[in-house]
Amino acid sequence: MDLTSRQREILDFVKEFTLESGYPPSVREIGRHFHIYPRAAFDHLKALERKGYLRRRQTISRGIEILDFTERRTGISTREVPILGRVSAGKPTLAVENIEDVVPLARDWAEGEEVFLLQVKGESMSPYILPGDYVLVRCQSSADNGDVVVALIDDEATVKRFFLKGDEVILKPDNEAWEAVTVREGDRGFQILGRVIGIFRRV
Amino acid sequence: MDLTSRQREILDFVKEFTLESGYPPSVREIGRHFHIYPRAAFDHLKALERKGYLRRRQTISRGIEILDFTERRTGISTREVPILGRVSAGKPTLAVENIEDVVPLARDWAEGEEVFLLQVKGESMSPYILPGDYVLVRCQSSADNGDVVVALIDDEATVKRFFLKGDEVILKPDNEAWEAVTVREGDRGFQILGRVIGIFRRV
DNA sequence: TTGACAACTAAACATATGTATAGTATACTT
DNA sequence: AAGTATACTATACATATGTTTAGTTGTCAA
Repeated sequence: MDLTSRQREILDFVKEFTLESGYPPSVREIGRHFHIYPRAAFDHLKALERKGYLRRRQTISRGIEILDFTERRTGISTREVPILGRVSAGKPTLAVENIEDVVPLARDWAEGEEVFLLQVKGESMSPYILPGDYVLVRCQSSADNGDVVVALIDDEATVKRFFLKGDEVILKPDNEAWEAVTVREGDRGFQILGRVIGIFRRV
Repeated sequence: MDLTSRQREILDFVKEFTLESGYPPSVREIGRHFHIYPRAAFDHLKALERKGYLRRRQTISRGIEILDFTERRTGISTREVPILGRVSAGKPTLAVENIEDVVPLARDWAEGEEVFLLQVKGESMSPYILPGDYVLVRCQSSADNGDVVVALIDDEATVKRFFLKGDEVILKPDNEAWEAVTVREGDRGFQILGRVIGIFRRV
């Protein structure tokens, strides 16, 4: 069952209102918006319910449940992700304890036990990651071949692509002008901080 | 300002109720759940508002907007940014009917009157933008030379780099294997929807 | 032509709901 | 000892709100 253009308008308004206010509109608020009587708005809601686009709770004020992206709202869908500092791919410096800022990110875009953001400096991962990009890192101490990881070598953090050959770990930059670094698993001073699970570029 | 255990209970109930019903609870519904009088529930809501956990709209039934964690602690508020499936022409305001999902983003990462997210298909902007990347678009009808824009050509949305020479608009892909498109400002069927202000890549 | 549906006006009804008034009791701070 | 915050009871009030009754107009298919 398809919607009429008017019903579409009403449904869109209900969605928009709910998204912005945190609660659904009343019958009269819908009416006021479209310059129609409460009864007309009421009829539209009943039509939208009959056609399966929303559920109504009778006699309950604002008792409208939109059957699509209702789950979103209520503000529990974000988590606070710290921006830890600047990583330079060539000449790295990083104070892990230093939280520069905190940014709210959608939970399903930042999954994992512990995650953080780093702003990348240097061209070593160009053009996949550009200087100034923020990489979202999920903390983990191992990685699969080809993963982009944040590794710590003698207190210096680098973003490189991870390859394991035998007991040798090769940290390879995407940019061919840069040199790969080879270390051994268990080398002291070497540690994988996490895997890059996202790249955010502000233009 | 911390919450008391009772206030925590009330807040949790409000969140849970809103999530399940699609609309916030009334004062009396809160009272009924905890076996307390409406006035007691009302006082709890006022306390929760005073401590910054929610916003109330006075005299409006169920006028509760839950504020998220980040908004309280850091003052950074989020906004719900829609992910558009298909981008349609015409309207200055984006059609809600094309919203596939909604994602909360930090306000200062998504500045602008109206913004939306679009998942990019195709290699035309590689390697700057890869297939599957989400571009964050600020709605505007003009652009500066070199800006990456989302343009609509005959009902089809494309992401290209914008150049204006005389009265000719050149939409140039970064990928040299793709061809540039040349149109005239004011050509019907051609419209700039907005400028790309961010790129989000989930790995 | 009839009947069903859409989209509305106009007024009225019943109650759901936010809020005020007026208290009580306990805990903690100054 | 006085003051403030928490957490309530009990009743009452004004209105916001869902809903009903009763109608009109226009469209479209049988």
